Amino acid sequence: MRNSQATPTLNVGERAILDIRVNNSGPPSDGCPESPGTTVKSVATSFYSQGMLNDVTTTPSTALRLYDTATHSVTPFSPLTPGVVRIYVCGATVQSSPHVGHLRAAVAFDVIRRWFIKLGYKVVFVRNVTDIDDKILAKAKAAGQEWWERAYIYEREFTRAYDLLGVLPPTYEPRATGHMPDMISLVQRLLDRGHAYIIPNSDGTPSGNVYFDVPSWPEYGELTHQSGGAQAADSDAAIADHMGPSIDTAGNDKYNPTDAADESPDKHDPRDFALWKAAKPDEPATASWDAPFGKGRPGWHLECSAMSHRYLGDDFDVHGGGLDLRFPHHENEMAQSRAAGWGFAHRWMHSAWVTQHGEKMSKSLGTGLSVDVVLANHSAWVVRYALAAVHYRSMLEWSDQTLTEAESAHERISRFIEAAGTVLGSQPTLDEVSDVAADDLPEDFVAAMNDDINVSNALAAVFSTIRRGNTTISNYSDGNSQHAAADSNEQRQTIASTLLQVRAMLDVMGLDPLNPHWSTGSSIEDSAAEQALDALVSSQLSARTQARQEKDFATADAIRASLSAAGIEIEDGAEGTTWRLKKS
RNA sequence: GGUGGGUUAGCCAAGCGGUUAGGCAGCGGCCUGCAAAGCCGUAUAGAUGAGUUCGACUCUCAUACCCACCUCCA
Repeated sequence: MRNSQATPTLNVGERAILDIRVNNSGPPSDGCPESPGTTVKSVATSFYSQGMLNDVTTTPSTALRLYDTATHSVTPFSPLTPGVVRIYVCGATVQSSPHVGHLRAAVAFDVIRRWFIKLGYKVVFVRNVTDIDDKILAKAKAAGQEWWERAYIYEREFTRAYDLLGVLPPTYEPRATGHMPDMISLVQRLLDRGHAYIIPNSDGTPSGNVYFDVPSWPEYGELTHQSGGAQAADSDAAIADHMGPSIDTAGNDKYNPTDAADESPDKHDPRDFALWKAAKPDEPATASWDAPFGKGRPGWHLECSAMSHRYLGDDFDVHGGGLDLRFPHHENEMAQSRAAGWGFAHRWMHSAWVTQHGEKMSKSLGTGLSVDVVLANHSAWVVRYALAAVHYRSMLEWSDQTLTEAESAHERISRFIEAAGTVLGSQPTLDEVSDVAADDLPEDFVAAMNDDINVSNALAAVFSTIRRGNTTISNYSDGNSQHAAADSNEQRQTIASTLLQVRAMLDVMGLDPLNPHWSTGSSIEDSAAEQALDALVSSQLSARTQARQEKDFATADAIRASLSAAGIEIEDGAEGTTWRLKKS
């Protein structure tokens, strides 16, 4: 597909793969793409809407406040353009399979994005794919692959993993290789402005190596306040020891190439970093692009500056990524974008690690932590819960217990939702769930989310609401026949609004258990099997009910035991006996 | 060496200068024929040492330990 210059317009939530390996030419688009059409949702007048939406005079008690890495403080958020939030999040370098840590970052920013949406913002969410870099080239070469072949393989793995975990597709998902003209023009712009320099060949022609001139940009360091460069660190062996071994030199992931361009003695200042790297004889010719300053390929930091500018403009609201990207990646991005004359990101948000035994996962990365292995043993919902339940700036310790607790949470949450649905005879529709406004959610929940996305407190609000809901259900069931109809209706209404709130809160975290996303794709065969099983179990249960009525508990218990042995557990409730497959 | 983060009960994990976080596990109770689920109750928590204060887990200072970034990293 030959991609034109036109910026595609898509609704938030739709996926735009900017499939462009060809050079697309033309000036960067300015500003934000056209506003998506408002989806007209059916005006719900069901049961679930009554009483919930009747107007609430209370205004949100606190406005959204978010942490900013640059200022180390939580500050009130206000978008540059009213009603719109523009976010750029650094995506994966598609050089190998995703692991749990990658998913954590994706889920963290997905929850943040969903909260913006719930607050009524239109969100333009850009997450790039870095599909050309030193490691991709080196690993592809070692594996006998074309570099783009490798990039596509792993890009698809990442996409699949994101999808499985219910991470909303980005509004735009640009690939680095599709934006060479933007990158080249950015380098040129920096050269023109005196913030970059070209290393010449001995004959005076441009070599293709272009560096950012850090001393020309006095604000350098404003994000992380670090002053050292690669050379500074290298000069002190004790520091290297202190830093410990890199995963790439210790594990099987042994390709950690150092590009000569990064350590070039030609650099004017050790802090200077490559904007453009000259083509090398040992790299594929396909991995370089013509440029006025010499054939080559972009430096890593340059890519994000160019892509964020194309889709989000000179200024945008939030730049996100993993904590490890703060330095040098984000510091350098910020320096070059601002030196180019752009306002760039007005807020920086970074998600913390997944750890094992207290240490950053990548160091101890083993097969057990690959996404495939984790998902083979746990449902996607459970994995997402485990990743989403901890504040995005806190380290998340990944262990069997983490998953076990997530399983328990699933039980508790889904039991309530099922029970409420059973009492009421129906569930809210997905539209009814997503239509619940932030103002109609429990205040505790709203306050927690507004407090820099405090998911721990938000979940506390969810569980408290569930507890109240369970109490109401149990009162309703107990008193079903004795209460006045009006009383009973009021209880049903309470249960309905509680159910709707619980599902809406969970939906903000991407964890509504009834979202069809989580259904395990039941085939016709499956549902036939389900019906057959239900018929068999039901006949057993009616025999047992009969026995219980006759006080023949021995028989009743024997039936329960045999079902249990078959992996079916039963519960005697007010509404009768229900069954479910045991958790294995 | 530079920069930043952390240390909360058996475990995970929050807010808060004095009022129940929440979850998991445990214990007691209610309910149930018995279970299960649910509900109620239940924890001598706040790394250590000083200081500020009527009062500190929460503020200040110091100490110890842990982690991360400064090289590719979510």
